[in-house]
Amino acid sequence: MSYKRLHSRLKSSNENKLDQIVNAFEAEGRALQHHFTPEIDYPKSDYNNEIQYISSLDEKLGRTFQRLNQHQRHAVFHPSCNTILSAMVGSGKTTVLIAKIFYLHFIKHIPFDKMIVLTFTNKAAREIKERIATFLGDAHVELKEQLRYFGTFHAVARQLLNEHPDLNKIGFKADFMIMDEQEKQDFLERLIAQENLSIKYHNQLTKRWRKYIETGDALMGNMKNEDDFIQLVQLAQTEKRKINAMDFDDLISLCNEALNHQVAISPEWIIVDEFQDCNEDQLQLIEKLRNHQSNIFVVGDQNQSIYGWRGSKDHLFEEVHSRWNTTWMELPQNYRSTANILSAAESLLQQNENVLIATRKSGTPIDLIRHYDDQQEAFYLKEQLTTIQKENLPLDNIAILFRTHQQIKIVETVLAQANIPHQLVKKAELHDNPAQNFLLRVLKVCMNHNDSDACLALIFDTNFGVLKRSKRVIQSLNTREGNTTALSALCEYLEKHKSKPLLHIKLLRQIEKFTNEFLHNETLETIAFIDFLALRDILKPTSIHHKEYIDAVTEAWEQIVFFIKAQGWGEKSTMFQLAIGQVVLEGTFHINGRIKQKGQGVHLLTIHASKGLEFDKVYIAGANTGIIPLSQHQKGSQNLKEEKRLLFVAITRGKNNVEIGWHSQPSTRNTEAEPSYFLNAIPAHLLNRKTSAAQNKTEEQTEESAEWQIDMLVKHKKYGSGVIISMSETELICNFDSVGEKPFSIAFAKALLVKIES
DNA sequence: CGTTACAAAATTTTT
DNA sequence: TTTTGTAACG
Repeated sequence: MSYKRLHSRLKSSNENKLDQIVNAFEAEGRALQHHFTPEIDYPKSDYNNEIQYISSLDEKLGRTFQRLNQHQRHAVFHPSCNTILSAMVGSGKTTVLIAKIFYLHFIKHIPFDKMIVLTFTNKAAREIKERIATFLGDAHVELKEQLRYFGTFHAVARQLLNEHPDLNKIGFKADFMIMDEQEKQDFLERLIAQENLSIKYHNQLTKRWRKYIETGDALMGNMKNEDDFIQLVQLAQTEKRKINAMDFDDLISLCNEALNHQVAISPEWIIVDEFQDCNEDQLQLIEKLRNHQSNIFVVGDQNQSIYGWRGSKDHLFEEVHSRWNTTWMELPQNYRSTANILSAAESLLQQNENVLIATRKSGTPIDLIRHYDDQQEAFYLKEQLTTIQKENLPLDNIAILFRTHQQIKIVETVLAQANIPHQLVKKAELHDNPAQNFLLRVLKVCMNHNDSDACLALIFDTNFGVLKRSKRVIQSLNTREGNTTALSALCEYLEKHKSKPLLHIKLLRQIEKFTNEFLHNETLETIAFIDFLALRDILKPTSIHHKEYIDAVTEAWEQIVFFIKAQGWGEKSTMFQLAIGQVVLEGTFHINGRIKQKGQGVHLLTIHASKGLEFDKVYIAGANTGIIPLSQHQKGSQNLKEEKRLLFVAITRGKNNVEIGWHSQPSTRNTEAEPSYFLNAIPAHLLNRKTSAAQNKTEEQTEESAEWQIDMLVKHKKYGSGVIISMSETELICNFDSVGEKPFSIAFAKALLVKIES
């Protein structure tokens, strides 16, 4: 569709039609909006002289720069004070970021603690720090301290707050605690119970909170009258200061506030990874940290911006480019994928002409495979993987990508039945480990006897608690006298209301003595730790899981001790507090730069989780219109663009081979029986359309067909009851009371239909 | 307290 | 498009 034709259609159409036209335009892979194109600063030199000079100083260092291509060298050596590096997918963005840090430190002699390096994930932060540590070898005990401004936005914000000379100005004390999402929810629930507030949309408090902060609107959903929400917000602000705890968002916003009072450090360089994911607060943090002598180096890829729903800022690059007067550089060269995969992916982009430069040969086209439904697709995948397995080829380099978690289940089940090794790629959550989750609360109370929420969490814990969550307990803590701690108030409550001496009273009494009597011991030995807190009795000694619980607690405590000892500076209790904070920030007790052990088998993961990863072979499952993009955002092109980038990210994970599957009879509602219309933007010669080969009957399936007969009454999960009206070799047709006639492949009918005895 | 009407959310997930 | 949850009404 040409702009002219679009223009004339726009003129003659009313408002309602606009969305359709936008969609049609999207389908052709072009953008309605003008896309921002800055003036790109191209490399004018191959920087061989610089590299020769560096090699003469240090051969090992020289080699790290030698490997870089011209664009990458340009980004590293260019003297610009403010740089935006727009790094295309697979162009070695992390390599350049690390090379830049090396260059600044070893050649330009910038001390590490004069650099602030910000990432979004712990994984990225860890990778950068580990690369530096590896390069320097063993000789640097003080490296950890020097790298204290290398980390996630949240970790660095916490560091800055910890170092701030006067946190009283924002109402906190230096040893503040961090609340994770669960703790924040508990905290708010406590306030609601304590003050007898009436709050609608209880389970969406975080969402309401964000909305209120952003728009000032305290209403939600169908609410016509205000509830006590505003009161809760105000109450929470004071209570957080009273208990000296911040949630994740507070770390950044309060750090910004604290920096208004006094800039704690003056960085010479601020370096940001995945810059496209910055939200308003994070951008503000960068701006607050900047002073007249700070240089900026931000790296990102707007084409991989898939976290808009988490609040990344619109037009970020454009805004920052003019505000900071940056030099704009690009890394166009992709080393990952075959040329065919790249051109196909590129045709999904807004500006799709030669943005990506392929390094590798053309390779095979992308296969677009039609399946009957998700069941058949799962069987197809099973067959394909079995073949690969029989040939003794590795399965670890293969990934199956999904838009939603829901989609994963069926493939997982089928692979499990067929004994094909597979692994779910998902972050391990602390609350999946009940013993460690409980231990975290214990340690929090050890540190802060007034942490009412951690105290209550201990006795309300579903696995190891004693009481059911009730207003009475919560309010009894609140009405305690001024000089009584929450911990001892809780002890008194338990002693008064429970006749038998309880394990939990013992635990609470030991917690009271923990810092003074245990933490200052020389050894911090694990067995002594478990015994001191009498944890053996709490962790269900008669349960079959008891050993598992003890092992989890042992592992957790060893990590804490290792962290405290590795720091090598500061007070033991300060280090203890830092360690607990780190556990909350990383969502795990593995806080000492864990070496990620590789799992076995095919990776099953969402497209979001696949960002930053690469695989030899990538299969994108169930890529129907209605899944990519999800049906619920058919209107509003901003969301659609992000969904399209999601498909771009998915395709560009593949190194050698990409397959996309879709369903001709999708079983999920709101899913159209068409492959994602985004794929229309891919030229025909790059897309090889096929029909699933998983229809060939096995003996097993022939047996199954004997189970079905004409006139048999059956029941379907969604369509309800119906009757089989016709049958062929491969297909049976069933007439349902609710929706009429539906065809089913005999091979999969067993999974979908249940016989009804008449 | 049950019914009706209606509006908005649903999906992705790091710290 | 379906599901969910609130407001309003009797």
